[in-house]
Amino acid sequence: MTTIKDVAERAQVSISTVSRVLTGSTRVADVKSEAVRKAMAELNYQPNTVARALVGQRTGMLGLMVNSFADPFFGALMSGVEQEARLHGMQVIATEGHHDRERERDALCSLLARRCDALIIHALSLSDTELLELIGDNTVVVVNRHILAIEDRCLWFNNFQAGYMAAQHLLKCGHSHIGWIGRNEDIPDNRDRFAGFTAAMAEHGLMLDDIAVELASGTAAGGYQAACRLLSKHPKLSAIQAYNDVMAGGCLRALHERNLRLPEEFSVMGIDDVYLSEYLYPQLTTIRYPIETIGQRAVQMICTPCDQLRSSESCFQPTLIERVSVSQFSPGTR
Amino acid sequence: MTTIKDVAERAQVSISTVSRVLTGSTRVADVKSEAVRKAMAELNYQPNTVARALVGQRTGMLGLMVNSFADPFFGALMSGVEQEARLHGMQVIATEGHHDRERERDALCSLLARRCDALIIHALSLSDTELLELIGDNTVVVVNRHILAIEDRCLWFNNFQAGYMAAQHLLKCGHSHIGWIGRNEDIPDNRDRFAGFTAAMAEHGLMLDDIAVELASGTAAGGYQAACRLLSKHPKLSAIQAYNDVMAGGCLRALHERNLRLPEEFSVMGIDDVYLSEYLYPQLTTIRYPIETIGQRAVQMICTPCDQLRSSESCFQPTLIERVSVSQFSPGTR
DNA sequence: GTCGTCTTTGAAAGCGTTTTCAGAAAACGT
DNA sequence: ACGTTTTCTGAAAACGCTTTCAAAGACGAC
Repeated sequence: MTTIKDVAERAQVSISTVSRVLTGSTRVADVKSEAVRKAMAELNYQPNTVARALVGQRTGMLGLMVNSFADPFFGALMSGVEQEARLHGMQVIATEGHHDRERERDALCSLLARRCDALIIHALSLSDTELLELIGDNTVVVVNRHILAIEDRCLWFNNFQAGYMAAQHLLKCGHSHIGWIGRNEDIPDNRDRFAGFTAAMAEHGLMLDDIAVELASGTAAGGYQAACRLLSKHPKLSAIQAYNDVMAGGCLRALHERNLRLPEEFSVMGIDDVYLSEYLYPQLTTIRYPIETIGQRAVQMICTPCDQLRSSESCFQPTLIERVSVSQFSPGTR
Repeated sequence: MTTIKDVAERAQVSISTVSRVLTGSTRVADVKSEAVRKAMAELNYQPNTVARALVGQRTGMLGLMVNSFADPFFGALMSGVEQEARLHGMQVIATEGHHDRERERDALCSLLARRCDALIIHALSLSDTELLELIGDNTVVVVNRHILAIEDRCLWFNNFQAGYMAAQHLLKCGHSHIGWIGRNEDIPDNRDRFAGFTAAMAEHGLMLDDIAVELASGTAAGGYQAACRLLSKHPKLSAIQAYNDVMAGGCLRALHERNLRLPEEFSVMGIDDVYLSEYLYPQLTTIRYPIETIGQRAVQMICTPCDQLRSSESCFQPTLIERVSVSQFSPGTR
């Protein structure tokens, strides 16, 4: 690799001068600056980012921890982050947490040891205290989580409202026998979405005891199993709301297997609006979680000086995405 | 941040000694080594990776360029890479190429400037020559591409065989009127898969002129459009083979809209076996592209000393994944 | 011609490590 | 007790860059 020294020699100047034309920090005589530029081109010189990072005390790297790269939800998050990061000349360095306390801890430490200028964290398994302890006084943005102690460095989603809106939509369509398919892990997202769901139901006089609920793992397979149980126990159901799109996908399979015409005979509603939901049949009506936008915002929070950052809400609001999987309920169809 | 100097002071030794217990390169007296360890713990010291990289001439970073983070195919690749990288104590730093020459070039340069120890590259838009010029004599593994000049640093997929196997499977199931949905961009993958497809058809006496073909963009929407055209032009079709799972997903939508019972009345076959294909209805029968494994292998090629690497094939072979979307064709069903 | 003020430049220090080198201390053999 | 080897340690150089500092010229004013 050619170094600044090689360039200096070739251009017949000191390395200080080369550095100066590189950074543009000080005026350099036109003759010399030209010579340096020429030498750099001829040697195909690329400044060593590592050395720069060491002296400059900033690496230009943005650490990102997500649950899993293969999950479409996180794919969208990562895309948002990378796009915005590139705009600010930063490089994304990414790790997977895998919903495991040890892995999350390791991943975070590794990012920290690399001296990332800032971290964007989606942690599922670490407790608030552990997380706070690990991040110390590093610059971080925590996404999809609301930690009071660092509220101003958090970006989260109104899961309650999402659950509420989803139920409202089904109710507005005339459904009154609506089942809930949730996760069996006790995570806040699940709790809040379900709370929103029951709140909407309560407004329509439907109490918790009336609501059909099945829990399973947050996968397509889980959605499928939960739907099967729900359908056999509650024949009067005309609609199901799932914890997320992925589970809704599994749910649809269960319905197809029963040869129900969708959405005429049965409606299904998801939450998240991941990539996947457009591929499902029927295309999934869902609640949008603007995760890509959140990724972009996270980077902006990090890269934009506070005073320029027009402060907007930290809590992102859901929006209804009407596709095909939910239709008006005409009593007697089933 | 606490530095090695702080630790040395606290432990009453020189920085050399601290460094030695850190790397374990030389024996250190038990008393001192204990003192150092104690000081490190008390100060919560974490060695600065940047400084280490500068002096050690290796960063422990693995540059990865893919087309898009949001695409499930690349999600799987990235997961494979990250898992294996972690095993070897390397950090993944990732960029998107976005199927754009400029972006790919920038992304690669950026990775190179960061002095990654090695690069794993999935480039779509750069020509072989450009690519070779950019990578220079850096350590790289090129995935999903076969460049003769650096054949031993490439890992690719037998696309011809994939297309061939897919067609064979449909033919074996009794289908004889099979349509092809391909990409309108002239990329090698598409060419090879189609060649395999036609080869299998030819073995059954079906010549190119007999084959119904529609091209579109390689998205779900593209698959949908192509399928619509195909179905209206060729009413005798009983099966469609798509370039990949994503297009097959769009294709399924077109068939559902025509109220065909799947797979009884119509069969669809994909290629890739991405995440998505299990969610489709009916679950997609497809050809597996072991992209996650390829990601792992790429890292192994980089991190394992040549002599230990039990040399296996650079060309990965497809396997048939039988799910639901293809069934035996009984003439007269349609 | 001398002095002060700018402008431009190179030398050198420093960023946090690893590693080489040589010296000090301990251990050993005779 | 003495020389020789071995073990352990700190000083210092190096990695490739940025930045401070001070010196050297250039220039105008008197």
